[in-house]
Amino acid sequence: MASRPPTGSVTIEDVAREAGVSRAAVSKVIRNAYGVSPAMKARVTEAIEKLGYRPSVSARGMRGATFTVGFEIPELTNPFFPKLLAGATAAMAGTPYQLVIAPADPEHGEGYRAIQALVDRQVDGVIAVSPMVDPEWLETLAATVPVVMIGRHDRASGYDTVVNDDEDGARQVMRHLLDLGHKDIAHLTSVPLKAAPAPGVPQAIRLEVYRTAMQEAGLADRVRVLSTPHGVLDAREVVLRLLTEPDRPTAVFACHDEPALGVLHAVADAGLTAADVSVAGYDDIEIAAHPGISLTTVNQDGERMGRLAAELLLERIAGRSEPRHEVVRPELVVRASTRPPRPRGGAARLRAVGRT
Amino acid sequence: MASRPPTGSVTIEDVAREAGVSRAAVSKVIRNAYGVSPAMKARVTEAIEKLGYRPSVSARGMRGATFTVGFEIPELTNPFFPKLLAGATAAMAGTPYQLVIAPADPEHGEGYRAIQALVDRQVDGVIAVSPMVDPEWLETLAATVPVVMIGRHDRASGYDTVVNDDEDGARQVMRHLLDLGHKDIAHLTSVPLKAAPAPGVPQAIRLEVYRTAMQEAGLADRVRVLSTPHGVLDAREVVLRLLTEPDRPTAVFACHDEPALGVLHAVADAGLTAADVSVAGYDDIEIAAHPGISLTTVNQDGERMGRLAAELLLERIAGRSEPRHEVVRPELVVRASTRPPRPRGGAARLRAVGRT
DNA sequence: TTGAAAGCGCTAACAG
DNA sequence: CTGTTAGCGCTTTCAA
Repeated sequence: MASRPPTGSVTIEDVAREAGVSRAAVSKVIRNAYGVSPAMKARVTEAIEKLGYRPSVSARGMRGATFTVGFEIPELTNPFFPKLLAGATAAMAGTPYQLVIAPADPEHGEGYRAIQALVDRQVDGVIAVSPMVDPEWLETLAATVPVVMIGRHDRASGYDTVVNDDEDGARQVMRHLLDLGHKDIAHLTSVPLKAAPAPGVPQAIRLEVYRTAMQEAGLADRVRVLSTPHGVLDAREVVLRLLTEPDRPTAVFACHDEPALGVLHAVADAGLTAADVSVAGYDDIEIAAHPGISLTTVNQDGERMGRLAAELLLERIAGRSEPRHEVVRPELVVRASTRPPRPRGGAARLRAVGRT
Repeated sequence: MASRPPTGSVTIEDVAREAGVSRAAVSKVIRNAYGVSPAMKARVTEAIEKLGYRPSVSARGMRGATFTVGFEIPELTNPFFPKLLAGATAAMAGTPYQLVIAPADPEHGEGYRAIQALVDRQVDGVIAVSPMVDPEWLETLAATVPVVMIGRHDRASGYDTVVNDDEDGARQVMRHLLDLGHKDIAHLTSVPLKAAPAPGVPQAIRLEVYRTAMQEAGLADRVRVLSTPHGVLDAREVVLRLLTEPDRPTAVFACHDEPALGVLHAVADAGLTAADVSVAGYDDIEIAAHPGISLTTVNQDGERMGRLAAELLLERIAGRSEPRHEVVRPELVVRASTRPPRPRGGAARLRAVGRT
């Protein structure tokens, strides 16, 4: 509840005067520092209460901690991120730390700006979800402030990482689709195909797994990768084009649930159903379980990841300096969007050439 | 791009020394203040560049502005809020202000804590989406820092408000359902029914409109209100119970899209379809347009509201003090989740009237 | 156990 | 146009 709105003008000085003690004494009380008599503590607390005093975080930040943890996220619209935030919030509850979120401007750069902004604001630690920022830059940053990165597979020396085992997760998807009998499986990725392959990026890993799985299944010639760096709407359009081609795939594995929703949309646009085209995603966002969507996907337990990240960060703030690297196990969730492929008429015969 | 990671230790003093000028001179340069020769500006800029200097927001906050705008949101999971944030972010781009988001702890209180936390951190202004916080508390707060509230219908004197015309929007929904021929319309609200009616709250207004619309249509005895303050899962369960009763409603108007999704889920759980139970929501979240959901709802243009809020706040920060009250016009979006009621029992003849 | 005093990095008068 | 100076509210030695 609101005990009293902040007046914004009560300083530690006022409290000290009111309580008849020194500023230092008040400071000690509010920090629970060592060396305060119960009597003084009581008087100070009363004065604080009476005056509605709130310590200025800015002033504190100049000497010590701000009790603020910054969380940078790349985009607000993807429903997976709130899971991370919820986990982090939960882990932070009960600590004196306040979580603030800085959204990266999706247009401009990889979140450098947002992370900067957080650091400029003297946060005591940073959690970030920027798969593409330069590791070196991060190392230098981490030398200044505790950092935990979510969704990076590179092993860092100065900061912690929390990732989902993307290789495992993607393999589970591919195995599932192959087991169902699919051979024409396309992959939808957000990784730009012409750019240099970024090694530690989850989507790049999922792409790689897709490629190798296809190869191992003797389907190297059926590999089809679509790249839609520009978001979900794009995914829908790109896939719609694909689906109206005569040799459309029987299954699409999307690197995220969001584009997977776009794929499902495209499937509907094309007048098809899950019986015609199976769709799998990755993330297990809330809506995936809805009967109207029913998307087969991989649960990477974002809440747990967020919680872990926050815990690691608090440890770092408390002094740990050895890097830690937490890997969360993903779990395939099979729903109605993936089914065995339906044998096609004439087209199936044409295809038979390449098969045993 | 990252010009250079923040070192965290370069102060204005260092820059002054490097450039061979005074601290004040550097201060003026970074603030674009009046009275700096181009020559000095160049030298200072160079020194800043070279040293990778970043002004400490905390230190700045002690004297003046932090160039930070705080945005408090009640929950992260509701996909409507990202729209607000996107709008605000867009409006803020190009200004020197940075947006930081403070999520309210859904368990504890109405966002007082989060707003407090923001103010403690010396933000230059606050945008908040807390329909229930005490207006008086807000007025006192607004005396200290510029405030814009989103989704409040009360007219304030010290702060601005941005709302959607909930009365209009809810009326559009009710008219639509009634026009379709529905008589047994239930309403699902997040307003606790036993508590004192909170006047300015959007959901309370929608509830009121529902009641009056039913009355005006001569359906006062068909009024059925379900309250699910505890979230979406709840909505699904509560509605499922309702739908399995013998005299189930033919339509449900939910106060938000999120619970509406729960209703759709319940409809499916009960083995029913949109032909059996029409569902309408409010917000027009992204997924509502998906063919698997296809939810009739009211678009309240969250992006525009967010943008407006940010603009109003910037105006306030710039000095305006007369309160402003912006009302955004809502727009009904009819989708497949609402259809004419199917005549029950013997009267199957009316069936032909309905379209596909 | 308590208090006095010296800054933290910056801005904003005010002098030069 | 430029520099000097006095704080902003807090923490933190260091004495008392």
